[in-house]
Amino acid sequence: MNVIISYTSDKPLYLQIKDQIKEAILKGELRDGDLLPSVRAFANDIGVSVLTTRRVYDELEQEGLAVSQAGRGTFVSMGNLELLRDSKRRAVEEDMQKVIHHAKVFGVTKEELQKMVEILFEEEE
Amino acid sequence: MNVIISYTSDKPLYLQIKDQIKEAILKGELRDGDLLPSVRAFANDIGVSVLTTRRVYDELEQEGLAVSQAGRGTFVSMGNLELLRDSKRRAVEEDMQKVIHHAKVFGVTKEELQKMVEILFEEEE
Amino acid sequence: MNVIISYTSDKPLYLQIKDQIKEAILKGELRDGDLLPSVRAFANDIGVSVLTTRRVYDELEQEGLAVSQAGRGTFVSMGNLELLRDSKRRAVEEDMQKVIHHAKVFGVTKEELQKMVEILFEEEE
Amino acid sequence: MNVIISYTSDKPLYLQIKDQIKEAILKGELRDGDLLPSVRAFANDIGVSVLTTRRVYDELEQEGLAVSQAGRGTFVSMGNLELLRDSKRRAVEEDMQKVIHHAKVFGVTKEELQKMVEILFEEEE
DNA sequence: GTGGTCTAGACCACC
DNA sequence: GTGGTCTAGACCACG
Repeated sequence: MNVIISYTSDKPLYLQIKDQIKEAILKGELRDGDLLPSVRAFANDIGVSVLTTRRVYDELEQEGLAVSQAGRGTFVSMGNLELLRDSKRRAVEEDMQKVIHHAKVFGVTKEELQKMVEILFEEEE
Repeated sequence: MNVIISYTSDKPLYLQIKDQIKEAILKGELRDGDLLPSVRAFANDIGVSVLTTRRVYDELEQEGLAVSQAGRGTFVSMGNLELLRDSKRRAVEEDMQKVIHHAKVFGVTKEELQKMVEILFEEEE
Repeated sequence: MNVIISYTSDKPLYLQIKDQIKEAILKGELRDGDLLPSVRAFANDIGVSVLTTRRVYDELEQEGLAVSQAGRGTFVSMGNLELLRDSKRRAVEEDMQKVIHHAKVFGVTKEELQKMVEILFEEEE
Repeated sequence: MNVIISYTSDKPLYLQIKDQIKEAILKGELRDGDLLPSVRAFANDIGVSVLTTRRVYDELEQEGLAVSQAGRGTFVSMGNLELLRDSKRRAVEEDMQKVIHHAKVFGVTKEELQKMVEILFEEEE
C-alpha cells in the first residue's frame, strides 16, 4: 500500500493517511485480518510523526476498521465494512449535491454537468 | 442581501460570509458600484465581530471584487467578474472530478451518477 | 485649471486636490493674487464634499500659498513660493533616493537607471 | 534576519515588516523552504502584537511567498519569485516616472537627474 | 459617519 | 509547540 502525503494540502496529515487506508480497504487492497505496519515503522516510512500515525490507528479502531492487540500489532477489521460503504456512498451524494449547487450558481447547465460526468468518468485513471 | 451564518459548520465565519457575498455578486443580486453595508453595521446585523466583517471586506478587495474608500464605504467592483466566473467554473470541474474519483472507489457506476445529477439538479431549490 | 480626482487611489481626496493646485502654482497656471473658486463652487465642480475643499483651502493658507478674506474669497499668495520650490526639490531628491534603494534591491544597475531617466524624461507629456 | 520597525513612520507596521521580509527574500537572505519564526516568537522579538505578525504571514501566503502548515510553522516559498521580481521592476519604473514628472514640474533638468542618480547610487549603503 | 491599523486576550485543531 | 479563527475593545485619518 502506497501512501502519498501533501504538505501543502489544507487537509490534515492524519486525515490524508486515514482516508488512503480506508480507500485501500474499500478497493480490496487491504483485507480482513491483514497486519498494518507498526506505528513507528509506518511513521518512519512516510516521514511523519509517530503521534500522527498513532492517531490514525486510534481513529480507525474507533471506527471499527482496525483492532489493536498489545504486543502484536494492529490488524484490519471489516466488521463495519458495510457501514463504511454506506456512509461513503451517502458522502458521494452529499458531495454531488454541493457540486450541483455551485454549478447552478455559476450558470452551468444540467447538460454540461452530464457531459462532465461522461468525460471525467472515462478519463479517471 | 441575506446572510445566514452557521456556528456549527467547520467553515470559518469569515469564509461563510465572503462566499455568500460572492454568490450574491455572481447571481446578480449585487451589482457594480453597489454600496455594501459598513463593517460596523454589517457586523451588528449578523452578530459577529467587526474584525470578522472587516476581514471579509479586506479579502474581497484583495480579490478585486470590492473597493474600500476611507470615509465613504465599501463598494462592489466587478472588474474581475469574468476571472471569478472562470475560476469558479474550473472549481466545479475539479470538485466533480473528486466526486467521481470517490464514486469509482465505492463502486458507483457512471449511470448511477448520471441519475444522481438528473435528480439532484431538479430538486435543488 | 483642471482638477482630476481618482476615487480608487489610496491618496486622500484633499491631498490630490491640494497637490494639483500646488502644481498649477509652480507651473505658473495660477499667479499671485488670482482668485480661487469658492469652496462651494469648487466642491460642486469636482464633485466632492464642501468640507473637503474647505480643508484644501485651509491647508493652503496654513502653508502660505493662499489667503482667505471673509466675504471676498480665497486668493493665491506666492510669498512662500521659493520655500515651496525648495521643499519640492528636496522631495524629488528623497523620492529619487527611494527609487534607487528599491532598484538596487531588485538588481537594477546604475546604467539601466540612467537609460530609464533618458527615456522617461523624453516620453513625458 | 533583522527587522527594524519605525513607530513614527506613516507606513503601517505590518507593511514595514512584510516589505523587509520580501527584501530579504529578493536579496537571497531567505531561501526557498526556510522556516520563518513562529508568529508568537516573531511578535515577541520585534515587540508587536501577535495579530500583526500573523497578518504579515497571511499576506505573504496570499502572495505566494510563504506557506503555513498548522502545527509545523511557516516556510518561505519561491514559486512566485520571478513574478515578484518582475512586478517590483515595473514598480521601480513607475516610481521613476513619478519622480521625473515631479522633477519636470519643478524645473529640474534631465542632466541634474542624471547627476542625482550618479551620486545617490554610489552613496547608498 | 466611514475604513485602517493595532492591541491583548481567548479557544481550537494539528503535530 | 505550531498556525487558524474569533472577540472586544482602542485610536487614527478621512469625508
